[in-house]
Amino acid sequence: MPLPFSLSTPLYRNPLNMASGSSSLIWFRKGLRIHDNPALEYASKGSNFLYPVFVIDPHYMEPDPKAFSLGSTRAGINRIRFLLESLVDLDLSLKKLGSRLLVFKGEPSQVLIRCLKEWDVKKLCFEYDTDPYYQALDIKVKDYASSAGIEVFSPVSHTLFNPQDIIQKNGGKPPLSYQSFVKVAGQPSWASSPISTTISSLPCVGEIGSCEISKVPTVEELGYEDIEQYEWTPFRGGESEALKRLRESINNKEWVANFEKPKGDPSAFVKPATTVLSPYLKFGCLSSRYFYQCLQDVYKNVRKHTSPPVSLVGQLLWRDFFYTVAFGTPNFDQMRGNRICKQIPWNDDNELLAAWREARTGYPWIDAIMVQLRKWGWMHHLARHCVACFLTRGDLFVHWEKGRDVFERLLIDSDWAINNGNWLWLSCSSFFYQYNRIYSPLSFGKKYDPNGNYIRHFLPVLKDMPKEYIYEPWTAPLSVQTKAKCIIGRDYPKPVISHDSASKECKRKLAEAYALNQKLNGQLSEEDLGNLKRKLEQDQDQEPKSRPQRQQKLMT
DNA sequence: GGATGGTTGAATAG
DNA sequence: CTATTCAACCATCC
Repeated sequence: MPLPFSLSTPLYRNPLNMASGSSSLIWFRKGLRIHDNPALEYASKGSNFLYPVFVIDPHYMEPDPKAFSLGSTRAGINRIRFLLESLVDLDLSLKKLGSRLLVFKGEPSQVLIRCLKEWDVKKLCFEYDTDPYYQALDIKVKDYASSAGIEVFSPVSHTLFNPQDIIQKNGGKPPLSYQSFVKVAGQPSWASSPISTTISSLPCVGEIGSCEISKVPTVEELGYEDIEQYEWTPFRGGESEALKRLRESINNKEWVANFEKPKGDPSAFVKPATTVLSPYLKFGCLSSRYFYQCLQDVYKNVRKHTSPPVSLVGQLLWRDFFYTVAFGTPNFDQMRGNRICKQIPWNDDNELLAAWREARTGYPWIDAIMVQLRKWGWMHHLARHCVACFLTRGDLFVHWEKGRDVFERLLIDSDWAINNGNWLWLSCSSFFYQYNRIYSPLSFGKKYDPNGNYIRHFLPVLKDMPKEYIYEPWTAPLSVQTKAKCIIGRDYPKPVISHDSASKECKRKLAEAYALNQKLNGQLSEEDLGNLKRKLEQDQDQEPKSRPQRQQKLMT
């Protein structure tokens, strides 16, 4: 499929057009792309001046020394850099079309309103966003715009479907299973419709006035120091990179046609088993509609291909599913007050949480995945399942909201709807309820990677451990540990819990919590939860055999 | 109320 | 490598 835009056309400004006329403002948030960007197209159509604006929210971008990893209050440094790279790329593409990106700093709605006042804008255009952060922001901006008589155009173009439409079609509530979602959604008619225009030039930027604009800052300019030795994610941000990556995936028609998500290898890291387009979809460097149409093109030209939910198109539908449920569910990102979330008395063990977060649970498969998260900001979907299950219902019984926070910060593709949806899923709090199916921190990784190459790469301290012991190094005889230059308890921690007993405990707790949820029809008060928590702890003390063995804590 | 389906578990038998 | 068993969940549909 040809690119629906061209970056090669030189710019000719027509001075006659500059004499007077209408100004538009395109406000970039996600949707950091030129191709298939309805808000950008509408903003540029019939306008003499176009102001392309991005506002840097300090909460999202500026260093927060109190955070548990390098980064801001809301984002780890890898995602911040990915965003900056995406902005640089966007600015470059805009320049090729005769425009440029205007970058501001501050509270976004205040900045926007000031711009609108200053520039006499007639049309304000921005991609509709279902995330609560933007929902709150957009109300303020829209309120001002309508009071000032400014036209607002805010199309849904981040997803294949409009979540609002699907919720309406389903009687006001979002469908809660994938199958019912697909049934209600029907054919993606908008996503199948032709991607209209080829943008060959854009209206020039109008007078800036007294507004303070800057270039896209570097991470250093944002105030990050001592970053030379930081191990950065291998994935670079931006639309150009997204389209290059898309092309590489699409070119392998056989691979696209045979793609089955659950069969992918989570331990593949030299060449990941998936497209790794998620960070580009998250920031809208890649249009989900364009991706969808490219996939349809491949399917047309092969004899047979896989189908949703496991196919690549299926992955896009899952994305829409989570966007829809998240949009239609109040308090989607928490347990309390969340209609679809099981009320479970998770523990509040900060030591276990820290061991998980800092890759020192003593289970190499789990710790290697957490190192990949820290360094790459990306792991395979099934690897995410393993560590999420381990933290919550599988072993540590820590609240899923805590794990969600860690993912939200460190993933370069972290997406509010999808991240929360998957944590609800993996913790058996919603969507999925088979809590006796627990990912083994030993055998699950072993079946893909018996030699432990993934572990050796991300946990080099274990690189010389024989493969017989690499998934459970505490069982290696001391002579073997010595030879591998890795003494368990000194160079690499002992397990924080015993998987066998901990997972049994988790199943027992979940069974009781489920029973109470059923009895009370999901309406558990804080008191009910507290009582259940106490009861579960008492039962645990009365059955010392089944208590998870807290072993000696980590290296000092 | 019973049948059915649910993206992706583990252990075991053939 | 595939099918069965394990133990048995929830939500939905009829």
